[in-house]
Amino acid sequence: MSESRTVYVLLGFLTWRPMSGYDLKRSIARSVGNFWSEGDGQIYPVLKRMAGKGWIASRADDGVGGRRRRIHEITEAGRAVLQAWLRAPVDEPPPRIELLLKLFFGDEVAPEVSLTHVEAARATAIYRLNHLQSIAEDLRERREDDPRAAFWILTVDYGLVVTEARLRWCERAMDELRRLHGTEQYSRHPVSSQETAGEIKS
Amino acid sequence: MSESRTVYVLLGFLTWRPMSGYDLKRSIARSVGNFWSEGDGQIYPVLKRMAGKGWIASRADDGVGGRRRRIHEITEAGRAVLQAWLRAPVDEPPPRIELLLKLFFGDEVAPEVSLTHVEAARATAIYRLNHLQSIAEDLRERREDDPRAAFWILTVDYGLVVTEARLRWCERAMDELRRLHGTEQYSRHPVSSQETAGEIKS
DNA sequence: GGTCTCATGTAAATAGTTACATGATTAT
DNA sequence: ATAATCATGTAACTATTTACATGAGACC
Repeated sequence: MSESRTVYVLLGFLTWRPMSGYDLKRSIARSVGNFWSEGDGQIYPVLKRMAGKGWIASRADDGVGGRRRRIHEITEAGRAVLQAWLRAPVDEPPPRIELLLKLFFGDEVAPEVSLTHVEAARATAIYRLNHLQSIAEDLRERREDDPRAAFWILTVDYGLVVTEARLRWCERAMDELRRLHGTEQYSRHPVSSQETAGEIKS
Repeated sequence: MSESRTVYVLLGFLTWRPMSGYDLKRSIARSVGNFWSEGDGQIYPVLKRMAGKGWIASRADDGVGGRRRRIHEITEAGRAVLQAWLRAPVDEPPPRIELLLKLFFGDEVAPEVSLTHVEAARATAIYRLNHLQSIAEDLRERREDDPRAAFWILTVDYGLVVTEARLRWCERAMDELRRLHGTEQYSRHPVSSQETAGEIKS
């Protein structure tokens, strides 16, 4: 249970078909990239550990062109490990949202700083929404072919719903920050020196 | 820039007033607990490092009753470090949502398993909403007393907006999973043996 | 007398990130 | 040619979690 979550993503994808480390890397980035990621330097060592435990069988495949690659195949033991994890209650670490932390201490800096952060978050959300929408369309088409698509759509929907919410919050927060900036005449963090000749220093 | 984010939370709270490690621990849990957390074993070593760099001044305070404690005070250098971080663009690591990962591979287990996970997420969201709402009320009352409250409210609003969205998604997802369960006659992962006498094994 | 909160720390292990290092093949 | 993609790995570092360890004072 205390195993790295990396193990389970890898096992999950290996239920689809045997793959190389590189295949896994790409699969992760393409399919679950919106809510999961693995660094390059993580996958290969973990695969080795998994082979050592007998959860996957790895064989060299000096294939057609001569490119050497290792193909990893899930074993029965591996499938059991994956399923045990899938059945276990979700155990998420407490979230860490850096944007909110910076905003929380927003009084320490000029209001423009917070505004800029939220604007950037808004831009990211818009980009993300577009991206997710195109994925959702693709998946809805493949729904009849593949029974797994229903699950995949659920994860994309989550992204859509939450990202929309975040976008709405960004816009409300931007209004609020602009309002704050306007009314705060005795700002501790002035924009220009002219406006704040009589400022109060913290 | 590559400093642990722990440093910045601590510096942030020390701008409020000088505090002990224990005070900081509680402050973090109480005020930013909804979007940030620090483990016990993290705070004291980091405080030591910060003192070494001159970002805080630490003094022993063998106070009234005899309970020994160390009081940490932010220095000018520390304030500069905090402000530089606050001004720097938000740099969030890619998210890792375990719930979605389990759902993504939901086809590997019985539909009830996924349903249970989403139900648990729904319960958490409801609990969280209530909690956030009570915090929001408190803060709105303190809004006029403390100019910082406006920023704090923004962070609570984020929680409210996003948690509401998550809750809506949970309910939609539960409908969908129940629908899936009903229609999937040839389920790979049957519930009871009677219903699935003619099952197809994966 | 017992339990809760205050209070500070260490040790060990794991996880994760970033950068480095290498080299073949394919497409332009 | 040269750039992009395929392909596998190591090294070093940093962060973080979990568990342990201790003890005093306050409250019931």
